[in-house]
Amino acid sequence: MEEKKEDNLDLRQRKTRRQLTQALVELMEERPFQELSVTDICRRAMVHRTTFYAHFNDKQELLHYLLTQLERECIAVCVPTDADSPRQFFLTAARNALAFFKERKALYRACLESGTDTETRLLEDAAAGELCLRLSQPPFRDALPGVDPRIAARFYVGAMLSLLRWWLASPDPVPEEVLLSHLDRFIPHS
Amino acid sequence: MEEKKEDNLDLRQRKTRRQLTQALVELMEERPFQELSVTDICRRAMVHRTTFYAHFNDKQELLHYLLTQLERECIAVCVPTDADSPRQFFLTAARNALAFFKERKALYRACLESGTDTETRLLEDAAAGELCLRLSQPPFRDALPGVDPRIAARFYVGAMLSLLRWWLASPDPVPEEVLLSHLDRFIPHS
DNA sequence: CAAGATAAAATACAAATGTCGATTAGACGG
DNA sequence: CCGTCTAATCGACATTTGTATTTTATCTTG
Repeated sequence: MEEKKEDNLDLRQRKTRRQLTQALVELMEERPFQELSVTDICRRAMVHRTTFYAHFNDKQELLHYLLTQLERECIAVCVPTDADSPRQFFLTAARNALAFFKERKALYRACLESGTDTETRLLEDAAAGELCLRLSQPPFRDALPGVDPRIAARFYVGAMLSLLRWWLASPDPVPEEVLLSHLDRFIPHS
Repeated sequence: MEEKKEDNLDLRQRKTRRQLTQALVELMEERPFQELSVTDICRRAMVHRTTFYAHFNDKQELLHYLLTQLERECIAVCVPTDADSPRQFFLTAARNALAFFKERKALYRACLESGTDTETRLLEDAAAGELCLRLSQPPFRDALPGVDPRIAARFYVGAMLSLLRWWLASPDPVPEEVLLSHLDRFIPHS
C-alpha cells in the first residue's frame, strides 16, 4: 500500500508495522493463516483495526509484506560471493537455499498452507532476477555463448525452487546429499 | 468439500456447480478474483448463497474446483502419446503446454492476479506425478540409470513451468521457437 | 407414478470486513 | 521547548461472511 522508502517512515508507523507482522508470525504458529481474522491480528498486536487498514488493505497484504522481508534475507544469505563459473555459482546458491529453508520449515509450511503461496513466487522473481544479472555481467558473461540469460535464469531457478518445495513438503524427504548430487548431474558443465 | 465421484452426483448439484463455476469465469473476466464476493458470484449464478456454502467453504475453494478441471484438461492434452526417450517425451510435452496456455492466457492471467496461484501449484504436482510415473516405468525405466525419477520429474517440470509463467506474464515475450531451442539445449541427451 | 430422500431456497443471526469523520496522542523541525 | 503535522484511536455504519433452522422443490428408486 505505502510505497515509501520504508526507512524514512514515521517512527509510529514502523512501530505498528512491526507489531502487526510480529503478531502475524506468532498467530501463524498457532493456527493456519486462513483461519486468522484481521480482528485477531489486531487484538494480538494491540493495534486498532482502523490503523491496520491504514497500512494494509487486507491480511494477505500484510503477509505479502512479511514475506518480502523474508525474501530479501534469503537472497542476501544464499547468493554466493565468489564463484568461478555459472555452474558453480548456481550449485552453491542451491546448497545455501536448502540450508536457509531447512531452518525456516515452520514458517514456510505455514505460508504454503495458507493457500496464497506468494512466498515462492516472490522468491522466484527475485532469485531469477539475481541470477540473470550475474549471467549477463562480466565474470560469466561469455561463459554461455548464444544463451539468453533470462531464459537460463528462469529455467534453473524454477527447477531448484520446485525441487525445494517438494523437498520441504515431503513427509519423508530424500537425503540432502542425494538432492545435491542430482542437481550436480542435471546441470551441464559448459 | 464433497469427495464424491463427481459423475454420480445429484442432477441438481451438478447444475448448481456448473452455474457457480460459470459465474466465476464470467466475473473474473470483468474484475480480479480478489474483488469478487461470494454474494456477487451467487447473484450472477442465480443460486442462493446458502446453497453456495453447501458446496464450497469459500470462494477460493470454488476457484480450486474450477482449476482442478482445467488442470485435468491440460494434462490430457499435453502428455505425449508416443515418445522414444525421456528427452523427447519432455520436449514434446513442453511444446504442447506452451500451445495450451497460449490459448488460455486470459484465464491464466486472471488466476495469477488473483493472488492465489493455486493453478500452477496444482499443475506442478499433477505434471510431476505424470512425468515421474513415466520415468519409472518400462519404456524409459532404464534410460536414466542412477537417477531418482521423482527428483528428475520435479526438476524439469519446475523448470518448464517457471519458464511458462515468465513467458505468459511477459509483456513482450521471447519468440516461442527461441524458448523451445533453449529447452532443447538445457536438457541432456542421455 | 408415488413415496421417500435430499438439495435448494428462505429467513435469521452473530461475527468480521472495510470505510467514515472526529478526536487524541505522539513525532519532528525550528 | 513549542507549534505543526500526521498517525493512532475511537465510535459508528453498511456490507459481507459463515452458520443454523425451517420450508419448498426436485430428483431418484421401486
